[in-house]
Amino acid sequence: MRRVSSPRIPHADPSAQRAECAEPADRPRRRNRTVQRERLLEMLRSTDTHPTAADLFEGLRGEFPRLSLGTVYRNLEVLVCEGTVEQVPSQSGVMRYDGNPQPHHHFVCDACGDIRDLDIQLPSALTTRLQRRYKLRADRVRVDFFGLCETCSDRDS
Amino acid sequence: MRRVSSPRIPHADPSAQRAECAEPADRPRRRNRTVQRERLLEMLRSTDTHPTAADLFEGLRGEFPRLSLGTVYRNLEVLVCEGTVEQVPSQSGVMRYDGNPQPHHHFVCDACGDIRDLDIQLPSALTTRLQRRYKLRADRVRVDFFGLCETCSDRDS
DNA sequence: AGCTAAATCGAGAATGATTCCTGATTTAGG
DNA sequence: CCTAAATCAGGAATCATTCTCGATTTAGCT
Repeated sequence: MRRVSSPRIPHADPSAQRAECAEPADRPRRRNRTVQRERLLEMLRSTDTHPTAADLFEGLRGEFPRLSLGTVYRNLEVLVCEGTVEQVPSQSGVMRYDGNPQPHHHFVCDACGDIRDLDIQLPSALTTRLQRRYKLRADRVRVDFFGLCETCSDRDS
Repeated sequence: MRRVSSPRIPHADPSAQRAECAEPADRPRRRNRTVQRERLLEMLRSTDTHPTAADLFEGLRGEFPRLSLGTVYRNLEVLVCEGTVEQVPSQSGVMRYDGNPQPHHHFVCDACGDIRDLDIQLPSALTTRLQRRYKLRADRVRVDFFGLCETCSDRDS
């Protein structure tokens, strides 16, 4: 059976690629489309809980009974290199992954460790000041607030 | 020989203790003063490179030839629990440690991974807004700027 | 100064997250 | 269809971190 050719849907602007993922400019690496990677990205985009690789593995096992944890890590790396997905190092040391393409910041609960998305704008004056005072050109900012989330705060008091 | 009693120099305000380090309020844990821990803290305070446990281990081997890596981790945990030292999860996943007691923020170089201290004030309006919009009470904020440090920026261009 | 209990140590084993290796399978592109 | 490159699953290897245990050191007492 002949498969109708569907257009290549790039995951993200390749200019967003991270430095350590650089590939030779003359012969760019060819990427095969795989169901595993597509579903992984969908799963990441459909949540805001910043899952770990193990979480994603668990979530996909039903769909792919033979899925391997290595496959999850390998594909996460691809998505991170593309700039489609962001790595969020957590206080516990376990890496978390963020499929929210919008620039945004986080609130981290000290008690339960949950990471919650915020959309608070950082005054652009901050980066200007940074550039003037330190001669540092920052192209991204990450803000993490720490404290107790509503649930944990209620439980404690 | 009689040792002149020297006053207990607490490393930090115990109220800064982290939740997961809680000890029974009725019988607080006794702490022995050890040279290893004192030197570890000194080393952390004398640098702003945010060393890893392995870095600190290497730095102290000359002084304590029998030092064990486990001892470094154990003491880092004590200092973190006291609130004297802060854990800084890094993009690579390896934990880094910060002995700077002042609240401050960081610039992380994408190329070399170095973490540099900044003293930029975050407008307090941000936390107020956070509280109003999300009902979240944040008691700490961490801001990380990402980009190329001066050295790496010069090398690339 | 000596005594005891608790704290800490060093060495190494155990754990847990992540990466790497290998041979089999799948995809893209003629 | 054919081929080369990419990706897969499974499992071994690596690396950071934690745990265990017997030996040593400290604090606080007498």
